Amino acid sequence: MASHWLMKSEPDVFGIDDLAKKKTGGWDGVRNYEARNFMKVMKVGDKVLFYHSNALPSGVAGIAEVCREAYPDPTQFDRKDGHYDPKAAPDKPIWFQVDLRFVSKFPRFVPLDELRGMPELADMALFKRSRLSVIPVTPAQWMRIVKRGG
DNA sequence: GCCAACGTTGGC
DNA sequence: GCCAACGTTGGC
Repeated sequence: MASHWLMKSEPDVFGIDDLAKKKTGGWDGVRNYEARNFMKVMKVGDKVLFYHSNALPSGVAGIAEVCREAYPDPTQFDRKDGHYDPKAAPDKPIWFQVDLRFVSKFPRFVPLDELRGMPELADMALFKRSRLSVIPVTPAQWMRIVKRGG
């Protein structure tokens, strides 16, 4: 059975409309071990809430799904890339990414304010761990949020 | 642009 | 191994 996740992206850099246009997108640049570990256990077909962070307003913009499981993030080896990690080498990669496929854009954007107001979501790491960019979502939470998205 | 939260680094 | 300093994230 597919797992559910919430993944953050800054819409100024890569938002739901960018994914819709490209159909698929690589989730590179994650440099947090916990977020990386979550990506490592993702399976093709896992469902993802596409969250806009650092946005006005921030919130869930739509749905994507995992279309390629974790593989080494090439930006860690690229000196010219802002995500370059000198401790990583191609034979011992540190950072991984998954690829996502666009599924749908919510007819109704669900802002963070509204998520905060939903008692079913009170336990979500989204609120307690504000800096975590990849967050597991329970099926019940998933259903609630998707319903709000119309 | 500011700043609080918090993860990471590095000196000891 | 501790912990202060530092850097980054993300809401506002």
